[in-house]
Amino acid sequence: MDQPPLTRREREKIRQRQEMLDAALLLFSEKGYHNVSMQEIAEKSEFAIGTLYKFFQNKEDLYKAMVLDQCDRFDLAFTQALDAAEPVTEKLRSYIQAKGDMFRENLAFVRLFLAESKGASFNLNAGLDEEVRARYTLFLEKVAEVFARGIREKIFREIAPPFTLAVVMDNILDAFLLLWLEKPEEHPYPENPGTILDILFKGLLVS
Amino acid sequence: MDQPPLTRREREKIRQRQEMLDAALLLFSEKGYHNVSMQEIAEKSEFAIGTLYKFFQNKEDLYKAMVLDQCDRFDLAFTQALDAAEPVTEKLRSYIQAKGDMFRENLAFVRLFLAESKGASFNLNAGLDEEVRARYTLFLEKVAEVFARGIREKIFREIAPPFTLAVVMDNILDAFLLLWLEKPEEHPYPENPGTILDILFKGLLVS
Amino acid sequence: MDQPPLTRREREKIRQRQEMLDAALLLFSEKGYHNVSMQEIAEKSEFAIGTLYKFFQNKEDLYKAMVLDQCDRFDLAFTQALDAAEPVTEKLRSYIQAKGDMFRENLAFVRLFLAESKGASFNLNAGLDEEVRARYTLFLEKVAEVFARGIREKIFREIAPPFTLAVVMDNILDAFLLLWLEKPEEHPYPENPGTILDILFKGLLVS
Amino acid sequence: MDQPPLTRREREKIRQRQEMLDAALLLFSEKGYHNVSMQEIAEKSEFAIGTLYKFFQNKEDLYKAMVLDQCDRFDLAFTQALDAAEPVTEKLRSYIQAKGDMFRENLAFVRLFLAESKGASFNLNAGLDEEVRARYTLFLEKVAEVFARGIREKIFREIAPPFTLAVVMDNILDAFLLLWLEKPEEHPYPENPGTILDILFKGLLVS
DNA sequence: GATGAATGAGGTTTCATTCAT
DNA sequence: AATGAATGAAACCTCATTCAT
Repeated sequence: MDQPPLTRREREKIRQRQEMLDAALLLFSEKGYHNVSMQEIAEKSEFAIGTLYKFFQNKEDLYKAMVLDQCDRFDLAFTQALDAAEPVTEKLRSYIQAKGDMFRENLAFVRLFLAESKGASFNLNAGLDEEVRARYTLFLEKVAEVFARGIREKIFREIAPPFTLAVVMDNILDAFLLLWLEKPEEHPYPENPGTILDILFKGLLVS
Repeated sequence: MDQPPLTRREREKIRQRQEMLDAALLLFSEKGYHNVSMQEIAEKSEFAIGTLYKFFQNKEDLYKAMVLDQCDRFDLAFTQALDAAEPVTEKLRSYIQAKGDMFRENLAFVRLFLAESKGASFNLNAGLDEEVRARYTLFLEKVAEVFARGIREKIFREIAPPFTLAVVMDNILDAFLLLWLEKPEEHPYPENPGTILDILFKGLLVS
Repeated sequence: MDQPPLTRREREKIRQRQEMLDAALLLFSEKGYHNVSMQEIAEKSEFAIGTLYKFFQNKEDLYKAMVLDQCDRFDLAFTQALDAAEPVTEKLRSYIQAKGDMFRENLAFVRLFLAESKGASFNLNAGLDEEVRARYTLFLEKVAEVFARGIREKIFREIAPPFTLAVVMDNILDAFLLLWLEKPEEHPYPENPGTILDILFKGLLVS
Repeated sequence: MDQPPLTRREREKIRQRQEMLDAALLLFSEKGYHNVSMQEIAEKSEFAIGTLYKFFQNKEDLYKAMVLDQCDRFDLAFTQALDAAEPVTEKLRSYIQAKGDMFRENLAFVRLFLAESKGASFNLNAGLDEEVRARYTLFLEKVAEVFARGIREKIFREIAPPFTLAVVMDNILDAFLLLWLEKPEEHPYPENPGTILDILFKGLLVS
């Protein structure tokens, strides 16, 4: 866990790689995997094509790295949101807020992410979608653990298995976020899902 | 609204068009928009490429027509499910059942549909996704009307606007269907969502 | 063996294919496999690149087809030369003449052929060289059969196995043809190898 | 001709250059000019790419140097074989033996050499093949000198010009070595060419 | 002096679309 | 009206060579 002493060369490499990923993020999010050429990514990131291929084996590899990189960012933000508050009810509120913020700030990528995780991803041969879904499941288990703790601590009633509760809550949030995405004024977030979650929680909360 | 008298020629055309759409459905569902060539569709549908272009302006047009054609099928099936039962509680149960059946029977297309409706569809320039989402919203309004009737008939309490209830229910169903899709034995449908819906309905049902 | 009735379409296809092979022959013979681009072949043959790929799976396939096509031409010419004359001594003289003619008229391809058959061909993964060598061996067996017949007919003495005699004679011819290739006036063909072959034949001829 | 006093630095340079040539030999012999990258040669020789370019102007230059380096080795070995024995008949026997040994021990390079010397070499723009053939001719003249001496010493009869005899003998050897290369057990060397050479020599030897 | 990261021209191949038959 | 051969733009990717460190 002690910091590895990075040479200037290594730090430079990491920075370059990140610049490539950033360019790829913008372009793929905007236009989709098949509508972005390596040429475009090279231009946007201001590297030569050959240099991209020094960092990533091929286009697919670059795409995967970019998606997983973003997943890490989301995972980190959400996990921090869950950890930052107490008690469990506040953890959930904190997560809901964070999810709204990330959606708002990363709209283009969220669309791409949903296509990968909910729909079929035909972008790649090897299953990026599976990797993405696996990570998502892993995260849902963190949320489930919050519900589980709430039940152990007698704050929630056990009306359903914790993982089920996590799936349900998250999908309701997604639904409202999609509505908000299309008509923000008609479907305010997080006010709107609040109503429904209140019902769920009313059922959940002891007394 | 009275049926126009179709000539044999016209009927023949409609049949040919449908054969093209069927071939397109199979191929696009299996491999995705960008991994299917017009050549393949021509072969599978047993028409010449030129003939495809007589019926559809371009590949994009054919894809859109296929997707909307399937949306019609789904819409019809779900609307019939809603209409076929009484009272409102049975209507919902009927819809839930129908949704499960359609998922099971049209797995490949459902994945493609979810990518179009939930995620960003980068397949086409012009917004097929918008059209698909508009239709989906239209359908959700039919479900909302069931909730509205239930409220008017004092069967449901008005714990949230009917449309909100529709959105919530449908997304919960989707969530469970996705779980079922991945591990059918761990996440049986429609047994599993039942639990959650029961809670919602418990809140909903008057006394 | 009855002629298949070729449609106009089919005849046209064969003609086009031959034009492609002819362009490929000129370019590959002049510059070698790796120094010719599909673009060049397309331009020289006056077809679009895509059209080349309708006839040949890839560049390698086109190259192989061209080489084997030429091998067929050479095999035909030499076999006819062997068949056209009698007795066996005249058959050999006829072949020697034909070989000289083919070398003179197909200089560029001969160089390419020798690289494939004598040297290592690194042009292709799969062994074109093996196929070429196998065909060459098959042809040498025809020459060997001439020697064998000469021995059976008591015209030649059996100073060595017929196949060995064929190998030796053909390589001597190649050697003199290569000399002639470089300095035609210093090394006239077929006069020059004549001397040596006379010695061989002197040993061979009975009495 | 007196040895220049080499500094340690100069000796080091020569050693490095040889290591590069050795790596190049292995790779080019195995995969051919166009299928070996400078990157690979750099890795195999354990120098940086830039260092290769300090020693050789470009890839072509490196290839040529390697081929000519090997030619030197072959030339040296064969010349020594010719010099080591007496009288002329033993010189030839010694050469035949040496040629077989070199073939056996340098199989990969021999293939490459034959492609360069017999066939057209399309590897390079400028004529390496010409240089190689010129050297080969020079060597053949050494063999021819053996025949000439044999004639002068009345050991051989002058049935053909000495150079012609050299060409013929060497090509017969090549032919048998190629046969041996493909099916060693069917075509033993040098036993097999012996038969034919005996005939030639029988004509050659005085009484 | 040695290094190897960066470059980008140029290679092969695919496929949506057209149009003469 | 139906066909499918022909097109060629544009995609991905490699690798010889340079030059700042």
